[in-house]
Amino acid sequence: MQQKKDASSSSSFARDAFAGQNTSDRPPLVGKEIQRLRQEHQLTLDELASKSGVSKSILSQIERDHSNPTLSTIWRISQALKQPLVDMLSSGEEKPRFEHLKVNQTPVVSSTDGKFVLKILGTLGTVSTLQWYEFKAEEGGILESESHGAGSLENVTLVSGKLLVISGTESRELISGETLRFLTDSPHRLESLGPEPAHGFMVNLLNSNESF
Amino acid sequence: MQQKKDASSSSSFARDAFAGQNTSDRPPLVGKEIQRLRQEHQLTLDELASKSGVSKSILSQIERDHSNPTLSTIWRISQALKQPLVDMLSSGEEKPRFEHLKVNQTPVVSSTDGKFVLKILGTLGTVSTLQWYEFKAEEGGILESESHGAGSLENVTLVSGKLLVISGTESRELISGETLRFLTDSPHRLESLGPEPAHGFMVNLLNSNESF
DNA sequence: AAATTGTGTTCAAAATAATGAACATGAGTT
DNA sequence: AACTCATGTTCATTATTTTGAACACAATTT
Repeated sequence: MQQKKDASSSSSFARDAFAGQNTSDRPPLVGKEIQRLRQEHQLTLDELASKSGVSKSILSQIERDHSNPTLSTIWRISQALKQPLVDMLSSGEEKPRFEHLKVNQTPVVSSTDGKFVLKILGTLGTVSTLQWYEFKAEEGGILESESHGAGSLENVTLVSGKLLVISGTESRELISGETLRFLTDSPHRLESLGPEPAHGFMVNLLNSNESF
Repeated sequence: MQQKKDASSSSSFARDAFAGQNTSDRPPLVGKEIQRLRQEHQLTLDELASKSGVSKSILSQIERDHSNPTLSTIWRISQALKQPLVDMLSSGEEKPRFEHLKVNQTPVVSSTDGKFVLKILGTLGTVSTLQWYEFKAEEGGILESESHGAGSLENVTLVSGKLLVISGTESRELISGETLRFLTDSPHRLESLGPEPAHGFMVNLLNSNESF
């Protein structure tokens, strides 16, 4: 509940609000992009306001980056402009050619007993959800998973070791060099049979509607 | 216009706040996705709060979709989780179906000198094509590729050895355990620097519109 | 069991985004 | 010029997000 004091009151968002921590990068400034799109569609602030259900006053401020819009607000605007929300946000963003993950930046998940280690190598969210992993498991290491939802697929390639895969009521045993693709619409588990550690890769596709 | 009456003040966002106009579609619910990422990184709310600079109370609410986050808030979270903001928002949005090609024969491709061997582990594709590989390359082994088309991505994880990646005019050197994601809209090459053989895993997304 | 620690949720207060009405400006008209 | 009309900006108020502290709960430790 504070000031709105001086004339230039609304101000200071673009300069201050984010100043806090990330000197290097800052959140996308969507103002210019929204304005561009609005003008492209030949809409006035009033018209866009009524189309989007967002008040024209806040539209005016957002376009000038004097306000820090809410997710729902940005989304309503993007709908009115028939622009995928995501495109709107990424408009000004730089697309680095390379994204280099150092060893310690790779998220790792292990089973409670530490015998099954899963490194999350990457994720792609837009199309459907895709994730890929590298795993290492000493003898007896187990990875238990719930269902990933109907139509989800898991693809396991074993580089070395021996691996038992159980999905639903069926199971298969994999040896070095083999690949198994199976549905994960029910709880499933991977178990290293040893004696040498199991090492391999896994690609998961979540919620795809496809079946075999 | 509206009250916030009853005690359970924080409440009601998911049900009411968006109720306004778009019956058909609604803004992306980022809660579950954020929670998933946080847990994947093995962070507690407190830890993510301090990393991101966003208070843990609001994190808790956002994860449960009880709050309608601000652009700057979402952005700070995405930074802390090293997740491209755009991917985070689009996570739940689209669900194009994948066509599944049965490729369980693991075809192998090698460079002419036989020093670079690529095993094709799997393929999925309709709208965009996805392929993943395992590769092994002795010192000096080279894999040359043409452009895969605008928007194509290549993700290389090196398990062992040393690898030089050149795409367009830029290059990076990968050591064991690192992952590199890069655009392949121009010719590119992978080269094993040795002395020990390079061994790794690669996931390619062709012709997607995906950006980082 | 009591105390401690770790983790997520809720509370009251403060900051700020969103609204509708009033205001400012400029381009046409009369 | 004075009058409209169209368009964007600012103002006062209201609605919500955000914060930090307090709380609840479970799991460990003493």
